[in-house]
Amino acid sequence: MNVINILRERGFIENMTHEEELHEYLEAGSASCYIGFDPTAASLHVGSLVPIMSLAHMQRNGHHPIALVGGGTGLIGDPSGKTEMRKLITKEDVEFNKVGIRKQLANFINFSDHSAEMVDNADWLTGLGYIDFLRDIGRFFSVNRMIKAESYKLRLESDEGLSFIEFNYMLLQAYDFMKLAESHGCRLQMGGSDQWGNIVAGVDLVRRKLQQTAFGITFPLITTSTGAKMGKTANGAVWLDSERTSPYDYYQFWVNTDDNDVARFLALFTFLPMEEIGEVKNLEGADLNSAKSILAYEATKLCHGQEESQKAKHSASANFGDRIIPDSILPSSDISRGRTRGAGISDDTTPQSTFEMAIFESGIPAFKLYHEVGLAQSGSAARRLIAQGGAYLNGNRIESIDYIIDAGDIENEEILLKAGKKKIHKIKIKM
RNA sequence: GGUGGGGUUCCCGAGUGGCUAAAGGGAGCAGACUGUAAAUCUGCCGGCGACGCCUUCGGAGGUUCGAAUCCUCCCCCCACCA
Repeated sequence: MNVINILRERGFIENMTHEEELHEYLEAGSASCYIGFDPTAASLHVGSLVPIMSLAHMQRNGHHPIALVGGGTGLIGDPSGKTEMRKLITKEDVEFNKVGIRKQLANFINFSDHSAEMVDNADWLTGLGYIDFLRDIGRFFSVNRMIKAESYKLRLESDEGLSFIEFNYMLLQAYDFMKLAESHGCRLQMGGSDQWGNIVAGVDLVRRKLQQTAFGITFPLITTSTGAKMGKTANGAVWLDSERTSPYDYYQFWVNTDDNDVARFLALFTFLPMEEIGEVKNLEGADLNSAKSILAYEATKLCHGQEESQKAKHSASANFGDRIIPDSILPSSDISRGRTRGAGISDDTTPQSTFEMAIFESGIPAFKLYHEVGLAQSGSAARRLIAQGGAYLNGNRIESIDYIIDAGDIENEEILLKAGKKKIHKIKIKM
């Protein structure tokens, strides 16, 4: 099956240029395609997962993905679809961030054997001469058309306005595409739906400058069924870097997927076969939760590896109840379906910390401990939590704001703290 | 450069001398109901070992018993004009 059909079937495609010819381009053998990633942070987050997965699909289907890190364009800041101007970041930041991004992409895409590669547009952008660029590239762009572009609309209409540096972003991205078409024979660019304007600008430039047909695909903006942008939680973005979002939390993020999103997310964020995913739509209740476990397991496996994913699953079972996952649900997944009772202590990745025994010999107010382990943002928040009945000590609700936790609360050299039903922290006692 | 309008707690947005830790909405948190879901209802939603105290309304000063609210200077934003 043509990759396009696979991507379409899985919900990756929002829009594309010249569909017929694009099919031909991808059927003629190994084709190159590229996606740009902004080095504005040292880590990607789940919002970038759709582009990443699409590249992975490309590679799995014999094509050659190119991940372009915007070391040059990152210095400008893409205004597309944004209501506010980005903070400009320094060259040093960009360099630092590039390293982190490369590492994460390598979890999803195999960069060995030249079957995929990563490029940095700083290599060709930072040395550009202004006058030359205007003469060679600028003349192909009509300001009349640019200001009509949807991607600039928000900013053109807003109070904030659009600075000249940002207005140029489109030209630079188009130039990237042209460069890659020239040097790598890459004639397909993909990106989020907010990239449509930039992509089309590149397609046009390639045609005018190189007299070649180039193609573009955009992905839909993934929102949850409640309408929120996917991947945003109370604590901010869900990162792909295990230092920022632990595999445990990453797993928890996925397992908490809305009922209505499970099948859609399985298609987008796992490689499980579509025939099996189709069945998920008919599940409900406990079975649907099993499907969520599988979604979480598979997504965590892709990002953090099988071992970490298994640990996260075991920890979830320990904290939220063990469950047998029927063989009939998504049978292609290699998730362990039986009870995980025997899971060793080393498998436990529940957020935890170690405290000296001495602290509990003298006793510590519960609200203080909650704050200290990070289950509450402040002492006040911790008091509120307790007052509202959301604090649990070893499974029992703490009834008094003044409760003092002492040695008597230690069970098996541990103290289990919960904030609400979902946030858990385990305290190990150092004897 | 001129004229006018603004900068309020995570966001939007009221408030124009004491009743204001500051309306309302959103986001978020907790409880109930559940399936670690959604929806709904209820409560909370600056900090502090806390019936009291401390810090907050662009920044710095000042008037006043008392200021987010009045005055002065400065910074930033927007609209129209040039």
